[in-house]
Formats: sequence, C-alpha cells, structure tokens
Amino acid sequence: MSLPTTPLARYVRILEVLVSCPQGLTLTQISQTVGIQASSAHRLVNALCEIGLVDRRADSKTFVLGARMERLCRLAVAPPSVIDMAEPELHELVREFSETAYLAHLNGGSVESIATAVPDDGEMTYVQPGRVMPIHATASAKAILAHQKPDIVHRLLSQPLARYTDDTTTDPQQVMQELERIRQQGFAVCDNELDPGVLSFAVPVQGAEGSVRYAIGISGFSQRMRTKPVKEVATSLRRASRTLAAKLQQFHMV
Amino acid sequence: MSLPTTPLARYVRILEVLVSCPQGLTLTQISQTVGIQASSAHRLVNALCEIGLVDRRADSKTFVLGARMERLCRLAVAPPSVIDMAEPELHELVREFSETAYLAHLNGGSVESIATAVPDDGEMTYVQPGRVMPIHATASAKAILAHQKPDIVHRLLSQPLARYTDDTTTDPQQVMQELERIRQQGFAVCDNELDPGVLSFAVPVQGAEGSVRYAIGISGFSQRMRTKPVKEVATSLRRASRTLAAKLQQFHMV
DNA sequence: TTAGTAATTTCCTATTATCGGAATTATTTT
DNA sequence: AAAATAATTCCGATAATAGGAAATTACTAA
Repeated sequence: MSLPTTPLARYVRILEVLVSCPQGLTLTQISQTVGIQASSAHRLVNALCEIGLVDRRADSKTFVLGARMERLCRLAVAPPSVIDMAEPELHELVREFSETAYLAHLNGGSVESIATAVPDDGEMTYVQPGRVMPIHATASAKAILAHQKPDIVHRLLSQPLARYTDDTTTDPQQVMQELERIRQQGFAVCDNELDPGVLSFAVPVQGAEGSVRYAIGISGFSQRMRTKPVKEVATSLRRASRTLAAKLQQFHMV
Repeated sequence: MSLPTTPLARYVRILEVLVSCPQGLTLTQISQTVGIQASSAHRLVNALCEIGLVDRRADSKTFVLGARMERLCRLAVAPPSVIDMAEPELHELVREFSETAYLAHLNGGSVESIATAVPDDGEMTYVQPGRVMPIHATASAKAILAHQKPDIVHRLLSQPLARYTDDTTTDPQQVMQELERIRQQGFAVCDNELDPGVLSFAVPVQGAEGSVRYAIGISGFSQRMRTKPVKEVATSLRRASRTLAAKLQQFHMV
C-alpha cells in the first residue's frame, strides 16, 4: 500500500482504516496504519470529526466513523426510493386526517398506487399499493393527467372509459372539463366515481420543468371525508406534495 | 445548507451530491449544487477521480461515484464476515486438491463448521456449514483445541467423549497426547474417527496474541486423500491459514 | 456550414491549509 | 513517584487551494 501523498488521499486512507475497524481506533493506531506523523493524524482526524465524518467515542480515546459518513455510505449502497421519500409525508397526512394516504405514479399510460399509509384503526382500505387507478375515475390519476401534455391526455382519453358507479364520468369531454377545473383549483376530487361510497382528494407532485409523474392523495368513506374542511385538506396535501417534490429534486429523481 | 469552507468539506459535499445522484452529474451541476466555482469544481473532482473515489463516465461528461468509494461504502454498511474472507482461500484449496475445504470456528465450548467449499463434481460431502465438530474426533476441532489454554482443554476433555467409529479416540489422555503432536507438526489429522472412510487435515488460524478461534481444513474419502502428499497438503493449508489470519488482523477480527 | 452560446479545461497568483519536527501536556504503566 | 507512552499544541517551511480570467472544446440554432 503506497503512502498517501495528497491531503485528500490521507483523509481517504484514514476513513478506509476506520471502516475496516468498526470498534474504533486510537490516534496512534491510525497514524501508524496510515503511515503519517502523529501530529498530522491528530489534525486530519480532528478535521474529519469537525465535519461529522468521524466521531470520537465517549471514552475520548478511540475514533469511529461518524453519523455523516454512515449516512453517506448507506445512501451510496441503497439509494432511497420514491416510496422511501414519500413515506414520512404519507404518515403525516394519516396523522392529520386519520384516513388512508397514498402516492400514485404515472407509469407508461397508466397510473398506479405505489405506496399507502393507513390509520392505526386498520379499517378496510380501498387503495392498496399496486392498484391501477383508472385515469378518469380516481383523484390521483386525474391530478396527474391534468398536468400532462395535451396529446398525451387526448390519447389516454380516447380509449373507452369504463363505468364503475352511477357517478363515474365516462364522457371524455366532461373529463377534460374536470381536468381544467383541477388545474384551476390545484387539487382533484373523486366522489363515488370508482369505489362506492369512497371520496378522495389528490394533488400533483411537481417535477422538474413542470413535469408531473406523481400524485399524493387521501381517501376514505364519504360520510367521514365530507366532515373535513376541503381547504385544510388541500393545504395539507399541497404541503406534502411540495416537501416530496423538494426531496425528489434533491435526489434528481424527477 | 451552509457553504463548505475547508477543502475537506468541499470534497465531502461533492461526494454527497454525487451519492444523491446515481446516474451522474456534470461539472456545472456539481459546481452549482455545491456552490463553488467551475474551475474549483474541476480541480476537486479531478483529484477525487485520481484517487478512485469518483469516476468519469465513458461519455466523459458526467461523473459518478468510483469503485473505491463504492467499496468503502459497502464495507461501512456491511462489514465482511469471517466467512467472506475465508471463501477465496477455501476455493483455492478446492482447486488445488479437489476435495471439500472448510472453515471451523470455536464458539463457546464447541467447534462448528461455518463455511465450506466443495469440488465441482459435487460429490456427497460430510462437512456442511453448521455441523458441530466433536472436539476429539475432527481435525479442525483438534487443531483449534491444540492452541487453547490448558484449563479450557481440560474442561472440554473432561466431558464424555463419544465413540463414532472403531478409530475414535475416547480417552482424554490419548487426545492430550495427540494435541501435543499437533502442536509439534503444525497440523491435525482425523482418519476414520468420525465419519467412516473419511480423512481430514486441518491447521489452526492464528489470531492476535497467539489466540486461535478458527481452523481451516480439507476433508475427503480416505482412498483419495491418502494419495495426496501430506507435506503439500500441510503447506497449502498453512498458506491459506496465514492469508486468512492476515485478513482477519487487517480487519481487527481476531 | 456558421455563428453563437455554454461547458470544460488550463493558467495563474494570492491565499490558505498542510506537513512534520519539536515541545508540552495528559495518561498509563511500572 | 518515576518512567514510558500517548495525545495535543505550536510553528515555519512547504504545498495545495481558491477562484478570476482566458483558452479550448462541445453543443445549438439559424
């Protein structure tokens, strides 16, 4: 193992030595293993400590990998998925409204629920991960559709629109009108259009350059959902959407 | 996110930005995200490339985490086990002798086979991972026992020693004598003492301060094993043992 | 193709961090 | 308590860095 020559190389060697020794190393052990002077090791290790890459243990004698380094490594090995990033927001919505919260995803020509969070009371829920959301009869799909390019919308609405309940909108023109309303008010509603007696709200999740591939929503039985102030629901959904959008952007996942 | 001030902090910010973007980033993206000049980003990223922490992709425009960084992160998240480290040596032994090679481990008062490598011809093998190796009737356990403190040896040999074949040594005194011979010749033999018709060789794996908790051995049917020059077998086992011992020490696992 | 723009790379010097020997202080060990 | 070992501080010579500017290269659009 050639001796590290540049400052950066020394830092890295120290980290590698510490990685290979989870129980920690003393300063002298580090300086000898890496092959640098004790005074240098002291300074370098302290610099690593200051930015959180290394921690000095409570006994104040041994050094171990710090929280920042561990987070970095965990992310590098297993990058968080969209679902991972959405989970905190979904749980927050559940906490707030005690209804099922879900994340939907536009994949090819169909929208699918990919993550859900349910209230503790574990009541039966209609939206489950993997469920395909008909584009004309779910809040999430409509929220997403409302922000697709016109040609895509036309193509998707040109296929037959199935009827699920008396309230299902099966006329493409009417759906188009609803998409316009969704764009204006910023959230989508789905009232008894797919699952009988179920009312849902959803908002789009803004991606880069205005693209929308995800929607966040909550869903529950009409009688309970109606008691919730629409304005509050919309505000909370938008907050969740914004937070998730920021995370996605941070990780360049949009 | 405060701007990085020290050189080290900048390197780390660059790595963090790259971690959060597995598909790669261009120099400008990096310099803007981190908040440093393009020229600085260029130099820093190149320095990271030179030591292998970052790779420039084939398209020569985007940068991704390098092999060294990935190795570092993988090790930090999931430190390699003794088994991982022993595997190359076991396979080397299999390649050389075309017999089953195995790693045994002293755990509490019993020795257990914890890893095996078998020849390609996939012949039935007696030693399988998890098998408990009787301390008086297997080469690996005897190799380990021969290097334990006298009081431990006495305690282990004071319990009844089961008979498995006509050749099983069940007299503690005789076992003690054999341990002495093992210490002298440096390897242990087990001939038809546990599994009928099976002959094994094993050597201890030296840990820190002369402690021994592992043994490496090969095992096979007597008729074939007898054809192998004992000296060569012993030499190869010792080489494997030394290599593994070095790795264990490097990772402070002994 | 040809401008025109953006991104990348090189160059440069003031600034800053590093290196490591030596001295000092703290901690063990004997 | 004395000696030995480890940790920390200090400091001047050395080396790396920062970032502006300029040169080069790659991309874009007319």
